[in-house]
Amino acid sequence: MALFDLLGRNWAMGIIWNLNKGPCTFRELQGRCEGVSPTTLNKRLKELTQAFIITRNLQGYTLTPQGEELFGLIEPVGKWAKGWAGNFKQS
Amino acid sequence: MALFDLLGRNWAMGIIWNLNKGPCTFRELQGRCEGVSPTTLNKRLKELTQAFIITRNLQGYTLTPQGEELFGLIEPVGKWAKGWAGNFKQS
DNA sequence: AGCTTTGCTACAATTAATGTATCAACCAAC
DNA sequence: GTTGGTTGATACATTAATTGTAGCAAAGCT
Repeated sequence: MALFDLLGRNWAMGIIWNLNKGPCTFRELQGRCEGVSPTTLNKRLKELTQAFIITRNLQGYTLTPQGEELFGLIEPVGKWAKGWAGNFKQS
Repeated sequence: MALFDLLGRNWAMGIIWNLNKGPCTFRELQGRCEGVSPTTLNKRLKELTQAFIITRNLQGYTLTPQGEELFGLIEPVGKWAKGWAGNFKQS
């Protein structure tokens, strides 16, 4: 349930989602997550780093092996969301 | 990405998780999600209902077929979290 | 009528997120 | 060595979300 708390914070999943496209710098990540404020981004990055889901190396921020595992689980949710978004608009 | 926004709200995934154990009433759901305030619970329930993920019938709140699909995707994340929680404590 | 349970709302207080501006460190070019 | 650019990050005030306590109206039972 602690994971749901961590992921259930603004932008947490968006960051994981965008980081899987490849390692990138703080500012590039800011660009990928359109609309995130540096304050929040920095907070999320610290939290996710402490949780061993992301890490930082010469190429910038990147997913740890654990983070990639987690992405593998989140990915289907993202795919399912596309079909769901269609139904949602019909309301 | 809209789904990540919806699920990325406090307690959204916890509600889905707990509702899968079976339909239940508002107050029972409040008990299952230990620590949620009625204000937030009600807001999440409205949001998730509008998103056709949960619904309400004679037995109380319950997952729609779509909600059950979604739970099927979230479930592995919850299972993975158990192993992850172990690593996390070693820090 | 009295009592309980249910779903839900009011309200004030706390906490989190946003947006803009900016900082210090680094690195290259000149 | 100093100008300029980029980077990761922080300060600060404003706005939005969450919490916690209390309580309401409706329904059902006795």
